[in-house]
Amino acid sequence: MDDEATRARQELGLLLRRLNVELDAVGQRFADVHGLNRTDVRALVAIMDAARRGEALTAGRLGEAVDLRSASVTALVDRLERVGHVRRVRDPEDRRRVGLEMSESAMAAGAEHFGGLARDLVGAMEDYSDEELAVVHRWLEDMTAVVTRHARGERPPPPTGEGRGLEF
Amino acid sequence: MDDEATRARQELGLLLRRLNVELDAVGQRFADVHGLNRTDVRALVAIMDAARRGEALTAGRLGEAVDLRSASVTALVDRLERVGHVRRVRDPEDRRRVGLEMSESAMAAGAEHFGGLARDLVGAMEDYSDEELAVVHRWLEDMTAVVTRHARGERPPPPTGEGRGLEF
DNA sequence: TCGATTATCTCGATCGTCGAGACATTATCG
DNA sequence: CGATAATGTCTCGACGATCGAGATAATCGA
Repeated sequence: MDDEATRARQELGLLLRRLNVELDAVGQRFADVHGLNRTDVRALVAIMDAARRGEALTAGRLGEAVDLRSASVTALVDRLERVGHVRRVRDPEDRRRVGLEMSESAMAAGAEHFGGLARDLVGAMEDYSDEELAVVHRWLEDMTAVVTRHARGERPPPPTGEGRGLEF
Repeated sequence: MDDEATRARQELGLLLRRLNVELDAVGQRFADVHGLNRTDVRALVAIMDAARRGEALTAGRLGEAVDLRSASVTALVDRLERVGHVRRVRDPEDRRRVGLEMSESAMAAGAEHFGGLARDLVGAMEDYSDEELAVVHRWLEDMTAVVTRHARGERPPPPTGEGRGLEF
């Protein structure tokens, strides 16, 4: 691979980094608008994602999702409950557990903010062909695989080519 | 656009979100490994980016880059200087200003961590054709434009089609 | 030269996070 | 069935990152 080809690929990496920064800024903006901090936003997103899958998060599982200790989760849920974004619901089956339910207003605010972004992203993909989207899809999965390994600290990655055979 | 086509585009949005999470995790890992917090990492990245462009950041510009008040920047630079990652260098031209220079060890650590990721990303793009990479490039720029508008709170986006003409 | 401006730092207060441990509930086992 | 362990959450005290207000020092403009 010559220098020019490498440079083009490096530029995609830089573009990806820039996109990452802007995506983080979207979350930051939601936090600013609603008087929350980044952890609170991450927690609300986690609760909303769980709700979308039909399961109600417990305090403990939320702590795993956002990587906080139980003391911090208690403070976190206190904050969110104080402003009316979530409710604590003791589980009748196991009364040690505390389920978390998002309020309708918080649900609506999240859908408005992040749903609006999703809608606009889909809109911006309108003119892409199926083939083009398939390329992007494959690229995103490949990049995610690499990034995930780095995030887990698992260097080095497998030496490319997942069984395309025919080599030597 | 039928439902299936929309669904495929929504899935790309989800993939992008997942990739964003993993990219953040890479930064978090660097922070963990080196005993830093996320702000410190963002600051080091900002200083390194500036250095790559040949300019030395001042304390004030670093504060703009990572969105911190001057009091926090002082504490931030204190932390980084204490562990030997940056040096304060008073500007001889304007002796109010404090330039920031990264130490060689910090430079090397950053290059090792993030440079390694960049290298692996480029490696994972090896088998993509120029045409495929061009599609990805265009897609990344389009998505960045949408996300950036949301991050700035500038809804709604321009109604698609940048002068493809022929419509009415 | 002298006031206005700029760049950074100091100080005190606030808030998010944590470790240790308390408390209540449920599971396990003799 | 009763004692003990395991589990899930919460309370408390401490620490550290951030901030606003204001101090300090250097530069610029008239």
